[in-house]
Amino acid sequence: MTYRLYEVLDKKLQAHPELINILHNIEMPVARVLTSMEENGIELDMDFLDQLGVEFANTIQNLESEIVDIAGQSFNVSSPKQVGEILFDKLGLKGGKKTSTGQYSTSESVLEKIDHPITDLILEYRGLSKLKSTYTDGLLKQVNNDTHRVHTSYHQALTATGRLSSTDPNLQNIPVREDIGRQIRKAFIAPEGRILLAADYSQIELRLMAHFSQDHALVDAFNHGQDVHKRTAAEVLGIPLDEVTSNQRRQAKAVNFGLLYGMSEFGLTRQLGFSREESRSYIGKYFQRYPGVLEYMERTRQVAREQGFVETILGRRLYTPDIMASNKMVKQGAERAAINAPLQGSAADIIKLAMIAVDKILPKDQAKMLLQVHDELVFEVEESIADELAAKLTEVMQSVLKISVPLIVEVGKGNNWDEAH
DNA sequence: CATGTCACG
DNA sequence: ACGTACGTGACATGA
Repeated sequence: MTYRLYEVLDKKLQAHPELINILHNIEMPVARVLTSMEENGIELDMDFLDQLGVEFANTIQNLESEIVDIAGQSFNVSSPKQVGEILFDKLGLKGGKKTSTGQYSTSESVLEKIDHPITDLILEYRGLSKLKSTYTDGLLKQVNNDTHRVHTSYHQALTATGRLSSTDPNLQNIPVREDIGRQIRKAFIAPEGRILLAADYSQIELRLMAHFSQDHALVDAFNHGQDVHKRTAAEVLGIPLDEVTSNQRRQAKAVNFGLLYGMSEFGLTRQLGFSREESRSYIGKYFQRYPGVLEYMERTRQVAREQGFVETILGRRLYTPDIMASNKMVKQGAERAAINAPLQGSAADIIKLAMIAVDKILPKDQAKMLLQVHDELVFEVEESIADELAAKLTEVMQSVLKISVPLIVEVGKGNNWDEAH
């Protein structure tokens, strides 16, 4: 069956040299690298994880009794349906937004807006339950007991953009943003005599936006090693770089992320708590200062309409079937996906090139590639060669493909994954 | 199995 | 008037 597929698919491929290149020079070599990473696995400190789970369990139990006390009746706090009924029917709290199925919404964004002691407790309960069920308990169930290591599966032909995905367990969504969740990362360790190295591409998608759009101000910011979010704030607000406040930088950062996602006024409004008018004005000023970015977005929509697909930097095709949809929302969704896809997909191309190149220079027995998290690679390395290897990795990852702005890699080392950042 | 929620880049 | 930022996976609930 596989051979019969080969005959049909290979004939189709012959018309497209860039796709042959991606198959033979990227996906097939990457497959071998992924196989070793899956076999390698990563060591977990099971005692530490277990202890963390016990602490979470205690807190969860205390939270539950406080919540039930306030509610005046016992109920399952893990049930969104029951939480909705308690909050909006029993306690009569305001804000009873409904989901598409008519149930009360009790999502984080809804509960955050309600000023009542019970919603704070429910959110804390939810957060800890998530950590316990998915990470402390969940990861421990996946450990290979001979090696004390977890072995993920990487899926190479799943996403719409060319990224990998990771399952059983998913090691691409280990907590990092909050202190409490980041404790989980301390359980990812290296054996005695070895350490973990984590190497991250800095702002890779925004750098690709600079490359594709050739926008003068964006390219200039990266070429001068500026803090790009700070520069955005200064440009849009028309103030000097050193007068940008941390809040102005935060807002500009949200706008830059919005760009990568094909930003809508509404999306930005929701993210920043701006009024609709403020968002419109901010976006308007942004595009005055970054006209190349606006042109990129318009050009990408047009390419998607004309060809039915957009491409990454290496020519990987990302199909956009809904780009001509008659339903406006579906069509606009396809446009946003089309704008994002070359950026996310080209970043995926670049890190795959890096994985192939780095794999070739890793000293066998002294270093192993363990994890890929979209813009980050994690290695387990003999302590004695760590610094030397870190420098080599950085150089290889930064030079694997030339674009209009520098590719910057930041590398850290530590006894666990948290310390390595 | 669908839904709601929430973890990541 | 409606409903919207891109790409993923795991878990608990409840039908």
